[in-house]
Amino acid sequence: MSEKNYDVKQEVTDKYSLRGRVFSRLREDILSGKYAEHEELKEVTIGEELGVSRTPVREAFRQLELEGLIQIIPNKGAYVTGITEKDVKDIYMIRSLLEGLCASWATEHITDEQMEEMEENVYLAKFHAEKGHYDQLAELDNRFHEILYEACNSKYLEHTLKDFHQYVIRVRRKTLSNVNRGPKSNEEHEAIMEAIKEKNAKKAQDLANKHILSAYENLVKSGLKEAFDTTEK
Amino acid sequence: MSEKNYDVKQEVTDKYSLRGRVFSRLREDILSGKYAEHEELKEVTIGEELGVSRTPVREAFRQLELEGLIQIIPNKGAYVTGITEKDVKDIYMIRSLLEGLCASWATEHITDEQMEEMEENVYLAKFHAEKGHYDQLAELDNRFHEILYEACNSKYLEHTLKDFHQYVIRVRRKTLSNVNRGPKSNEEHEAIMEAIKEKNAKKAQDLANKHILSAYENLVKSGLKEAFDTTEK
DNA sequence: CCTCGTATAATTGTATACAATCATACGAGG
DNA sequence: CCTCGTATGATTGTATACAATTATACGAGG
Repeated sequence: MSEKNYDVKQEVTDKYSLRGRVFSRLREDILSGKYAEHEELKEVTIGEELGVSRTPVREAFRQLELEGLIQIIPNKGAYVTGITEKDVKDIYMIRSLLEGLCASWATEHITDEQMEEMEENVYLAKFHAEKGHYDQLAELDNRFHEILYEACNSKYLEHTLKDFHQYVIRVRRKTLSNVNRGPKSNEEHEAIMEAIKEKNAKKAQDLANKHILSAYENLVKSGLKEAFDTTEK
Repeated sequence: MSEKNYDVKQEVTDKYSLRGRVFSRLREDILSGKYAEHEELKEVTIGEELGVSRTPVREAFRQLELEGLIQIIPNKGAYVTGITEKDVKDIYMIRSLLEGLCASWATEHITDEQMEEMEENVYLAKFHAEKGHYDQLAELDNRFHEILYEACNSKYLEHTLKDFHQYVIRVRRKTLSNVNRGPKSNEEHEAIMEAIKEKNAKKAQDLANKHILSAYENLVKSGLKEAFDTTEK
Protein backbone atom coordinates (compact mmCIF):
# COMPACT_ATOMS: atom_id res chain seq x y z
CA MET A 1 0.00 0.00 0.00
CA SER A 2 3.01 2.21 0.34
CA GLU A 3 3.24 1.92 -3.41
CA LYS A 4 1.82 5.31 -4.06
CA ASN A 5 3.99 8.14 -3.03
CA TYR A 6 7.07 8.36 -5.18
CA ASP A 7 7.37 12.03 -4.63
CA VAL A 8 10.35 13.32 -6.48
CA LYS A 9 11.71 15.52 -3.77
CA GLN A 10 14.76 16.67 -5.58
CA GLU A 11 15.11 19.56 -3.20
CA VAL A 12 16.28 17.07 -0.64
CA THR A 13 19.17 15.80 -2.72
CA ASP A 14 20.06 19.35 -3.54
CA LYS A 15 20.78 20.23 0.01
CA TYR A 16 22.98 17.32 0.85
CA SER A 17 25.18 16.81 -2.17
CA LEU A 18 27.72 19.08 -3.72
CA ARG A 19 26.23 18.52 -7.12
CA GLY A 20 22.85 19.55 -5.84
CA ARG A 21 24.22 22.66 -4.27
CA VAL A 22 26.13 23.58 -7.39
CA PHE A 23 23.01 22.98 -9.45
CA SER A 24 20.80 25.12 -7.26
CA ARG A 25 23.37 27.82 -6.96
CA LEU A 26 24.04 28.04 -10.67
CA ARG A 27 20.35 28.04 -11.48
CA GLU A 28 19.79 30.78 -8.99
CA ASP A 29 22.68 32.79 -10.39
CA ILE A 30 21.56 32.36 -13.95
CA LEU A 31 17.95 33.24 -13.18
CA SER A 32 18.97 36.20 -11.10
CA GLY A 33 21.06 37.51 -13.91
CA LYS A 34 24.47 37.16 -12.32
CA TYR A 35 25.67 35.51 -15.47
CA ALA A 36 24.91 37.38 -18.64
CA GLU A 37 23.25 35.65 -21.51
CA HIS A 38 25.62 33.80 -23.81
CA GLU A 39 28.30 34.01 -21.16
CA GLU A 40 30.60 31.03 -21.10
CA LEU A 41 30.70 29.00 -17.93
CA LYS A 42 34.01 27.22 -17.38
CA GLU A 43 34.07 24.12 -15.26
CA VAL A 44 37.23 24.94 -13.34
CA THR A 45 36.24 28.54 -12.73
CA ILE A 46 32.85 27.61 -11.32
CA GLY A 47 34.45 24.84 -9.34
CA GLU A 48 36.96 27.18 -7.80
CA GLU A 49 34.29 29.74 -7.00
CA LEU A 50 32.23 27.18 -5.15
CA GLY A 51 35.15 25.28 -3.75
CA VAL A 52 34.45 21.97 -5.43
CA SER A 53 36.07 19.91 -8.13
CA ARG A 54 34.93 19.66 -11.71
CA THR A 55 32.92 16.48 -11.27
CA PRO A 56 29.91 17.91 -9.43
CA VAL A 57 30.08 20.98 -11.61
CA ARG A 58 29.87 18.88 -14.72
CA GLU A 59 26.90 16.94 -13.43
CA ALA A 60 25.16 20.16 -12.56
CA PHE A 61 25.89 21.45 -16.05
CA ARG A 62 24.19 18.45 -17.59
CA GLN A 63 21.09 19.15 -15.57
CA LEU A 64 21.10 22.82 -16.34
CA GLU A 65 21.31 21.97 -19.99
CA LEU A 66 18.24 19.79 -19.75
CA GLU A 67 16.42 22.56 -17.94
CA GLY A 68 17.32 24.75 -20.85
CA LEU A 69 19.24 27.25 -18.78
CA ILE A 70 22.54 26.60 -20.47
CA GLN A 71 23.58 25.14 -23.76
CA ILE A 72 26.52 22.79 -23.90
CA ILE A 73 28.50 22.57 -27.08
CA PRO A 74 30.58 19.39 -27.04
CA ASN A 75 34.28 19.89 -26.43
CA LYS A 76 33.70 23.57 -26.42
CA GLY A 77 31.87 24.99 -23.51
CA ALA A 78 28.69 25.79 -21.65
CA TYR A 79 26.82 28.97 -22.45
CA VAL A 80 23.98 30.67 -20.65
CA THR A 81 20.91 30.28 -22.81
CA GLY A 82 19.37 33.38 -24.18
CA ILE A 83 15.68 33.91 -23.66
CA THR A 84 13.94 36.06 -26.20
CA GLU A 85 10.91 38.26 -25.96
CA LYS A 86 9.00 35.71 -27.98
CA ASP A 87 10.04 32.92 -25.63
CA VAL A 88 8.53 34.85 -22.76
CA LYS A 89 5.29 35.30 -24.62
CA ASP A 90 5.18 31.62 -25.52
CA ILE A 91 5.80 30.59 -21.96
CA TYR A 92 3.01 32.80 -20.67
CA MET A 93 0.59 31.43 -23.22
CA ILE A 94 1.48 27.88 -22.29
CA ARG A 95 1.33 28.70 -18.62
CA SER A 96 -2.05 30.30 -19.02
CA LEU A 97 -3.52 27.09 -20.32
CA LEU A 98 -1.80 24.84 -17.82
CA GLU A 99 -2.41 27.09 -14.87
CA GLY A 100 -6.09 26.91 -15.69
CA LEU A 101 -5.98 23.14 -15.78
CA CYS A 102 -4.04 23.20 -12.55
CA ALA A 103 -6.59 25.37 -10.79
CA SER A 104 -9.34 23.10 -12.02
CA TRP A 105 -7.65 20.02 -10.67
CA ALA A 106 -6.67 21.78 -7.47
CA THR A 107 -10.35 22.46 -6.85
CA GLU A 108 -10.92 18.75 -6.60
CA HIS A 109 -7.79 17.73 -4.79
CA ILE A 110 -6.62 20.52 -2.55
CA THR A 111 -6.02 19.42 1.02
CA ASP A 112 -7.10 21.30 4.11
CA GLU A 113 -3.53 22.26 4.92
CA GLN A 114 -2.95 23.60 1.42
CA MET A 115 -6.18 25.54 1.55
CA GLU A 116 -5.12 26.99 4.83
CA GLU A 117 -1.72 28.03 3.55
CA MET A 118 -3.38 29.60 0.56
CA GLU A 119 -5.73 31.64 2.71
CA GLU A 120 -2.83 32.70 4.86
CA ASN A 121 -0.90 33.64 1.76
CA VAL A 122 -3.65 35.84 0.40
CA TYR A 123 -4.23 37.41 3.78
CA LEU A 124 -0.57 38.16 4.33
CA ALA A 125 -0.22 39.52 0.83
CA LYS A 126 -3.07 41.91 1.46
CA PHE A 127 -1.25 43.15 4.51
CA HIS A 128 2.06 43.63 2.74
CA ALA A 129 0.35 45.30 -0.18
CA GLU A 130 -1.07 47.94 2.12
CA LYS A 131 2.29 48.45 3.76
CA GLY A 132 4.07 48.64 0.44
CA HIS A 133 6.37 45.70 1.13
CA TYR A 134 6.91 44.73 -2.46
CA ASP A 135 9.64 42.20 -1.86
CA GLN A 136 7.50 40.12 0.44
CA LEU A 137 4.62 40.58 -1.95
CA ALA A 138 6.61 39.10 -4.80
CA GLU A 139 7.71 36.22 -2.58
CA LEU A 140 4.12 35.50 -1.59
CA ASP A 141 3.03 35.72 -5.20
CA ASN A 142 5.52 33.02 -6.15
CA ARG A 143 4.48 30.89 -3.24
CA PHE A 144 0.80 31.18 -4.11
CA HIS A 145 1.42 29.61 -7.44
CA GLU A 146 3.54 26.88 -5.97
CA ILE A 147 0.78 26.00 -3.56
CA LEU A 148 -1.58 25.79 -6.48
CA TYR A 149 0.85 23.51 -8.35
CA GLU A 150 1.21 21.23 -5.38
CA ALA A 151 -2.53 21.14 -4.84
CA CYS A 152 -3.37 19.89 -8.31
CA ASN A 153 -2.24 16.43 -7.32
CA SER A 154 -0.40 15.71 -10.55
CA LYS A 155 3.34 15.45 -10.37
CA TYR A 156 3.70 15.99 -14.08
CA LEU A 157 1.61 19.12 -14.22
CA GLU A 158 3.28 20.35 -11.06
CA HIS A 159 6.74 19.75 -12.45
CA THR A 160 5.97 21.39 -15.78
CA LEU A 161 4.44 24.46 -14.22
CA LYS A 162 7.25 24.84 -11.72
CA ASP A 163 9.72 24.79 -14.57
CA PHE A 164 7.94 27.50 -16.47
CA HIS A 165 7.41 29.46 -13.32
CA GLN A 166 11.17 29.51 -12.80
CA TYR A 167 11.63 31.15 -16.15
CA VAL A 168 9.04 33.71 -15.33
CA ILE A 169 10.77 34.60 -12.11
CA ARG A 170 13.92 35.09 -14.12
CA VAL A 171 12.23 37.48 -16.46
CA ARG A 172 10.39 39.32 -13.77
CA ARG A 173 13.71 40.20 -12.21
CA LYS A 174 14.81 41.76 -15.44
CA THR A 175 11.82 44.02 -15.67
CA LEU A 176 11.32 46.39 -12.84
CA SER A 177 8.52 44.76 -10.92
CA ASN A 178 5.56 46.96 -11.38
CA VAL A 179 4.48 48.23 -8.01
CA ASN A 180 0.89 48.54 -9.11
CA ARG A 181 0.61 44.97 -10.18
CA GLY A 182 1.12 43.42 -6.76
CA PRO A 183 -2.23 44.33 -5.20
CA LYS A 184 -4.14 43.58 -8.39
CA SER A 185 -2.43 40.23 -8.69
CA ASN A 186 -3.36 39.38 -5.14
CA GLU A 187 -6.98 40.26 -5.78
CA GLU A 188 -6.96 37.77 -8.60
CA HIS A 189 -5.37 35.21 -6.33
CA GLU A 190 -8.17 35.72 -3.89
CA ALA A 191 -10.78 35.25 -6.58
CA ILE A 192 -9.14 32.01 -7.68
CA MET A 193 -9.04 30.86 -4.09
CA GLU A 194 -12.69 31.63 -3.59
CA ALA A 195 -13.61 29.68 -6.69
CA ILE A 196 -11.67 26.71 -5.37
CA LYS A 197 -13.39 27.02 -2.03
CA GLU A 198 -16.75 27.04 -3.76
CA LYS A 199 -15.65 23.88 -5.54
CA ASN A 200 -16.29 25.63 -8.82
CA ALA A 201 -13.58 24.09 -10.96
CA LYS A 202 -14.65 25.72 -14.19
CA LYS A 203 -14.60 29.15 -12.62
CA ALA A 204 -11.22 28.53 -11.01
CA GLN A 205 -9.85 27.40 -14.34
CA ASP A 206 -11.14 30.46 -16.10
CA LEU A 207 -9.83 32.84 -13.47
CA ALA A 208 -6.39 31.24 -13.36
CA ASN A 209 -6.29 31.40 -17.11
CA LYS A 210 -7.02 35.08 -17.18
CA HIS A 211 -4.73 35.73 -14.24
CA ILE A 212 -1.69 34.59 -16.20
CA LEU A 213 -2.72 36.49 -19.27
CA SER A 214 -3.17 39.68 -17.30
CA ALA A 215 0.18 39.11 -15.64
CA TYR A 216 1.68 38.90 -19.08
CA GLU A 217 -0.01 42.05 -20.27
CA ASN A 218 1.29 43.82 -17.25
CA LEU A 219 4.76 42.53 -17.99
CA VAL A 220 4.59 43.92 -21.48
CA LYS A 221 3.36 47.25 -20.23
CA SER A 222 6.01 47.55 -17.58
CA GLY A 223 8.78 47.30 -20.06
CA LEU A 224 9.37 43.81 -21.36
CA LYS A 225 10.75 45.17 -24.59
CA GLU A 226 13.20 47.42 -22.83
CA ALA A 227 14.44 44.56 -20.68
CA PHE A 228 15.23 42.60 -23.79
CA ASP A 229 16.82 45.40 -25.61
CA THR A 230 20.32 44.25 -26.41
CA THR A 231 21.79 47.66 -25.84
CA GLU A 232 22.49 47.54 -22.16
CA LYS A 233 21.85 50.78 -20.44
CA MET B 1 21.29 39.16 -37.48
CA SER B 2 22.61 35.72 -36.70
CA GLU B 3 21.38 36.26 -33.19
CA LYS B 4 18.26 34.31 -33.65
CA ASN B 5 18.73 30.63 -34.03
CA TYR B 6 19.95 29.04 -30.84
CA ASP B 7 18.43 25.73 -31.65
CA VAL B 8 19.16 23.34 -28.88
CA LYS B 9 20.18 20.41 -30.98
CA GLN B 10 20.98 18.09 -28.20
CA GLU B 11 20.70 15.15 -30.50
CA VAL B 12 24.00 16.19 -31.93
CA THR B 13 25.83 16.02 -28.65
CA ASP B 14 24.24 12.70 -27.96
CA LYS B 15 25.84 11.07 -30.92
CA TYR B 16 29.37 12.17 -30.33
CA SER B 17 29.94 11.79 -26.63
CA LEU B 18 29.88 8.74 -24.46
CA ARG B 19 27.59 10.46 -22.01
CA GLY B 20 25.18 11.25 -24.80
CA ARG B 21 25.21 7.70 -26.03
CA VAL B 22 24.69 6.34 -22.55
CA PHE B 23 21.84 8.79 -22.02
CA SER B 24 20.10 7.91 -25.27
CA ARG B 25 20.62 4.23 -24.76
CA LEU B 26 19.32 4.20 -21.22
CA ARG B 27 16.32 6.29 -22.13
CA GLU B 28 15.54 3.97 -24.97
CA ASP B 29 15.91 0.92 -22.73
CA ILE B 30 13.76 2.38 -20.00
CA LEU B 31 11.03 3.47 -22.40
CA SER B 32 11.09 0.17 -24.21
CA GLY B 33 10.65 -1.66 -20.98
CA LYS B 34 14.01 -3.40 -20.80
CA TYR B 35 14.35 -2.23 -17.26
CA ALA B 36 11.41 -2.95 -15.04
CA GLU B 37 9.88 -0.21 -12.98
CA HIS B 38 11.54 0.38 -9.65
CA GLU B 39 14.53 -1.59 -10.84
CA GLU B 40 17.80 -0.34 -9.45
CA LEU B 41 20.37 0.87 -11.93
CA LYS B 42 23.92 0.50 -10.69
CA GLU B 43 26.57 2.75 -12.11
CA VAL B 44 29.26 0.11 -12.50
CA THR B 45 26.91 -2.45 -13.99
CA ILE B 46 25.59 -0.06 -16.62
CA GLY B 47 29.11 1.12 -17.27
CA GLU B 48 30.34 -2.39 -17.84
CA GLU B 49 27.41 -3.20 -20.08
CA LEU B 50 28.13 -0.23 -22.29
CA GLY B 51 31.88 -0.41 -21.97
CA VAL B 52 32.40 2.96 -20.33
CA SER B 53 33.45 4.19 -16.93
CA ARG B 54 31.18 5.50 -14.23
CA THR B 55 31.63 9.16 -15.09
CA PRO B 56 29.54 9.33 -18.26
CA VAL B 57 27.04 6.97 -16.69
CA ARG B 58 26.61 9.26 -13.73
CA GLU B 59 26.12 12.28 -15.94
CA ALA B 60 23.53 10.43 -17.94
CA PHE B 61 21.81 9.45 -14.70
CA ARG B 62 21.50 13.07 -13.70
CA GLN B 63 19.79 13.87 -16.96
CA LEU B 64 17.49 10.91 -16.80
CA GLU B 65 16.48 12.02 -13.34
CA LEU B 66 15.55 15.44 -14.63
CA GLU B 67 13.54 13.85 -17.43
CA GLY B 68 11.73 11.94 -14.75
CA LEU B 69 12.72 8.55 -16.06
CA ILE B 70 14.67 7.57 -13.00
CA GLN B 71 14.72 8.69 -9.43
CA ILE B 72 18.02 9.11 -7.66
CA ILE B 73 18.14 8.69 -3.93
CA PRO B 74 21.35 10.22 -2.59
CA ASN B 75 24.01 7.75 -1.56
CA LYS B 76 21.63 4.99 -2.33
CA GLY B 77 20.84 4.37 -5.93
CA ALA B 78 18.99 5.14 -9.10
CA TYR B 79 15.60 3.57 -9.66
CA VAL B 80 13.45 3.43 -12.75
CA THR B 81 10.49 5.68 -12.15
CA GLY B 82 7.13 4.11 -11.96
CA ILE B 83 4.36 5.57 -14.05
CA THR B 84 0.87 5.08 -12.78
CA GLU B 85 -2.43 4.87 -14.56
CA LYS B 86 -3.27 8.30 -13.21
CA ASP B 87 0.00 9.71 -14.52
CA VAL B 88 -0.94 8.56 -17.98
CA LYS B 89 -4.31 10.20 -17.74
CA ASP B 90 -2.77 13.43 -16.50
CA ILE B 91 -0.27 13.46 -19.30
CA TYR B 92 -2.95 12.99 -21.92
CA MET B 93 -5.03 15.78 -20.46
CA ILE B 94 -2.05 18.11 -20.45
CA ARG B 95 -1.05 17.03 -23.91
CA SER B 96 -4.54 17.59 -25.19
CA LEU B 97 -4.42 21.23 -24.22
CA LEU B 98 -0.89 21.81 -25.43
CA GLU B 99 -1.30 19.89 -28.63
CA GLY B 100 -4.21 22.15 -29.43
CA LEU B 101 -2.13 25.22 -28.81
CA CYS B 102 0.61 23.69 -30.89
CA ALA B 103 -1.68 23.05 -33.83
CA SER B 104 -2.96 26.57 -33.59
CA TRP B 105 0.52 28.03 -33.67
CA ALA B 106 1.60 25.63 -36.37
CA THR B 107 -1.16 26.98 -38.55
CA GLU B 108 0.54 30.33 -38.53
CA HIS B 109 4.14 29.22 -38.71
CA ILE B 110 4.41 25.97 -40.58
CA THR B 111 6.95 26.07 -43.38
CA ASP B 112 6.43 24.70 -46.86
CA GLU B 113 8.84 21.85 -46.21
CA GLN B 114 7.07 20.90 -43.01
CA MET B 115 3.71 21.04 -44.74
CA GLU B 116 5.09 18.82 -47.45
CA GLU B 117 6.43 16.26 -44.99
CA MET B 118 3.12 16.28 -43.21
CA GLU B 119 1.22 15.58 -46.40
CA GLU B 120 3.63 12.83 -47.27
CA ASN B 121 3.22 11.41 -43.78
CA VAL B 122 -0.55 11.27 -44.00
CA TYR B 123 -0.41 9.84 -47.49
CA LEU B 124 2.07 7.15 -46.55
CA ALA B 125 0.12 6.29 -43.43
CA LYS B 126 -2.99 5.78 -45.52
CA PHE B 127 -1.06 3.34 -47.65
CA HIS B 128 0.33 1.38 -44.73
CA ALA B 129 -3.05 1.35 -43.05
CA GLU B 130 -4.57 -0.39 -46.06
CA LYS B 131 -1.73 -2.87 -46.18
CA GLY B 132 -1.92 -3.54 -42.46
CA HIS B 133 1.63 -2.46 -41.72
CA TYR B 134 1.06 -1.46 -38.15
CA ASP B 135 4.67 -0.93 -37.21
CA GLN B 136 5.20 1.65 -39.90
CA LEU B 137 1.86 3.17 -39.02
CA ALA B 138 2.93 3.69 -35.43
CA GLU B 139 6.21 5.17 -36.59
CA LEU B 140 4.43 7.60 -38.89
CA ASP B 141 2.01 8.49 -36.15
CA ASN B 142 4.86 9.49 -33.89
CA ARG B 143 6.51 11.43 -36.65
CA PHE B 144 3.32 13.32 -37.48
CA HIS B 145 3.21 14.73 -34.01
CA GLU B 146 6.87 15.63 -34.08
CA ILE B 147 6.36 17.55 -37.29
CA LEU B 148 3.54 19.41 -35.62
CA TYR B 149 5.74 20.20 -32.65
CA GLU B 150 8.50 21.51 -34.84
CA ALA B 151 6.07 23.55 -36.89
CA CYS B 152 4.69 25.50 -33.95
CA ASN B 153 7.81 27.63 -33.92
CA SER B 154 8.17 27.63 -30.16
CA LYS B 155 11.12 25.80 -28.70
CA TYR B 156 9.51 25.65 -25.28
CA LEU B 157 6.24 24.22 -26.47
CA GLU B 158 8.11 21.87 -28.76
CA HIS B 159 10.35 20.66 -25.97
CA THR B 160 7.49 20.17 -23.53
CA LEU B 161 5.38 18.26 -25.97
CA LYS B 162 8.24 16.07 -27.09
CA ASP B 163 8.88 15.13 -23.49
CA PHE B 164 5.31 14.12 -22.89
CA HIS B 165 5.19 12.35 -26.20
CA GLN B 166 8.10 10.21 -25.08
CA TYR B 167 6.13 9.05 -22.10
CA VAL B 168 3.20 8.22 -24.27
CA ILE B 169 5.32 6.12 -26.55
CA ARG B 170 6.51 4.26 -23.50
CA VAL B 171 2.99 3.53 -22.40
CA ARG B 172 1.79 2.64 -25.84
CA ARG B 173 4.38 -0.11 -25.94
CA LYS B 174 2.94 -1.56 -22.80
CA THR B 175 -0.56 -1.78 -24.17
CA LEU B 176 -1.02 -3.85 -27.23
CA SER B 177 -1.36 -1.26 -29.91
CA ASN B 178 -4.91 -1.39 -31.04
CA VAL B 179 -4.98 -2.31 -34.68
CA ASN B 180 -8.19 -0.43 -35.25
CA ARG B 181 -6.90 2.82 -33.91
CA GLY B 182 -4.23 3.33 -36.58
CA PRO B 183 -6.51 4.20 -39.51
CA LYS B 184 -8.82 6.31 -37.37
CA SER B 185 -5.88 8.19 -35.92
CA ASN B 186 -4.61 8.93 -39.40
CA GLU B 187 -7.98 10.25 -40.46
CA GLU B 188 -7.80 12.69 -37.59
CA HIS B 189 -4.29 13.64 -38.61
CA GLU B 190 -5.56 14.40 -42.05
CA ALA B 191 -8.32 16.58 -40.67
CA ILE B 192 -5.84 18.52 -38.57
CA MET B 193 -3.63 18.94 -41.61
CA GLU B 194 -6.49 20.21 -43.69
CA ALA B 195 -7.39 22.76 -41.03
CA ILE B 196 -3.81 23.97 -40.99
CA LYS B 197 -3.83 24.20 -44.77
CA GLU B 198 -6.98 26.25 -44.65
CA LYS B 199 -5.23 28.50 -42.14
CA ASN B 200 -8.04 27.84 -39.73
CA ALA B 201 -6.13 27.93 -36.45
CA LYS B 202 -9.16 27.58 -34.22
CA LYS B 203 -10.31 24.52 -36.05
CA ALA B 204 -6.85 22.97 -36.00
CA GLN B 205 -6.65 23.61 -32.28
CA ASP B 206 -9.99 22.02 -31.65
CA LEU B 207 -9.24 18.99 -33.78
CA ALA B 208 -5.82 18.41 -32.22
CA ASN B 209 -7.42 18.74 -28.84
CA LYS B 210 -9.99 16.10 -29.56
CA HIS B 211 -7.44 13.92 -31.31
CA ILE B 212 -5.43 13.47 -28.14
CA LEU B 213 -8.52 12.85 -26.07
CA SER B 214 -9.75 10.21 -28.45
CA ALA B 215 -6.31 8.63 -28.45
CA TYR B 216 -6.56 8.44 -24.69
CA GLU B 217 -10.00 6.93 -24.76
CA ASN B 218 -8.76 4.34 -27.16
CA LEU B 219 -5.85 3.60 -24.87
CA VAL B 220 -8.21 3.02 -21.98
CA LYS B 221 -10.38 0.76 -24.08
CA SER B 222 -7.50 -1.29 -25.38
CA GLY B 223 -6.42 -2.26 -21.93
CA LEU B 224 -4.64 0.46 -20.07
CA LYS B 225 -5.73 -0.97 -16.76
CA GLU B 226 -4.43 -4.42 -17.62
CA ALA B 227 -1.08 -3.01 -18.63
CA PHE B 228 -0.73 -1.39 -15.25
CA ASP B 229 -1.91 -4.37 -13.33
CA THR B 230 0.92 -5.24 -11.00
CA THR B 231 0.33 -8.94 -11.38
CA GLU B 232 2.46 -9.66 -14.40
CA LYS B 233 0.94 -12.20 -16.64
C1' DC C 1 14.68 -15.66 21.07
C1' DC C 2 15.03 -10.82 20.42
C1' DT C 3 17.53 -6.37 20.34
C1' DC C 4 21.12 -3.57 19.60
C1' DG C 5 25.70 -2.28 18.25
C1' DT C 6 29.73 -3.00 15.67
C1' DA C 7 32.31 -4.58 11.70
C1' DT C 8 32.38 -5.37 6.93
C1' DA C 9 30.99 -5.01 2.22
C1' DA C 10 28.83 -2.57 -1.40
C1' DT C 11 27.60 1.63 -3.55
C1' DT C 12 27.54 6.31 -4.40
C1' DG C 13 30.04 11.05 -3.95
C1' DT C 14 34.05 13.63 -5.02
C1' DA C 15 38.68 14.65 -6.54
C1' DT C 16 42.26 14.11 -9.59
C1' DA C 17 44.98 12.34 -13.49
C1' DC C 18 45.22 11.62 -18.19
C1' DA C 19 43.36 11.73 -23.11
C1' DA C 20 41.04 14.06 -26.79
C1' DT C 21 39.48 18.04 -28.86
C1' DC C 22 39.35 22.81 -30.02
C1' DA C 23 41.20 27.67 -30.27
C1' DT C 24 44.94 30.62 -30.89
C1' DA C 25 49.47 32.25 -32.31
C1' DC C 26 53.04 32.24 -35.13
C1' DG C 27 55.88 31.52 -39.00
C1' DA C 28 56.85 29.59 -43.69
C1' DG C 29 55.59 29.97 -48.27
C1' DG C 30 53.41 32.26 -51.90
C1' DC D 1 50.54 41.30 -47.34
C1' DC D 2 47.84 37.23 -47.29
C1' DT D 3 47.07 32.18 -46.66
C1' DC D 4 47.73 28.01 -44.81
C1' DG D 5 49.69 24.66 -41.77
C1' DT D 6 51.76 23.49 -37.60
C1' DA D 7 52.66 23.95 -32.74
C1' DT D 8 51.16 25.25 -28.36
C1' DG D 9 47.90 26.14 -24.81
C1' DA D 10 43.39 25.87 -22.91
C1' DT D 11 39.24 23.35 -22.16
C1' DT D 12 36.33 19.58 -22.13
C1' DG D 13 35.79 14.20 -22.08
C1' DT D 14 36.78 10.07 -19.70
C1' DA D 15 38.88 6.95 -16.42
C1' DT D 16 40.32 5.90 -12.03
C1' DA D 17 41.47 6.48 -7.13
C1' DC D 18 39.90 7.60 -2.78
C1' DA D 19 36.30 9.29 0.71
C1' DA D 20 31.74 9.08 2.60
C1' DT D 21 27.64 6.88 3.19
C1' DT D 22 24.49 3.12 3.46
C1' DA D 23 23.10 -1.72 3.87
C1' DT D 24 24.04 -6.20 5.67
C1' DA D 25 25.78 -9.76 8.69
C1' DC D 26 26.98 -11.31 12.83
C1' DG D 27 27.65 -11.69 17.61
C1' DA D 28 27.21 -9.96 22.48
C1' DG D 29 24.02 -8.93 25.90
C1' DG D 30 19.59 -9.08 27.76
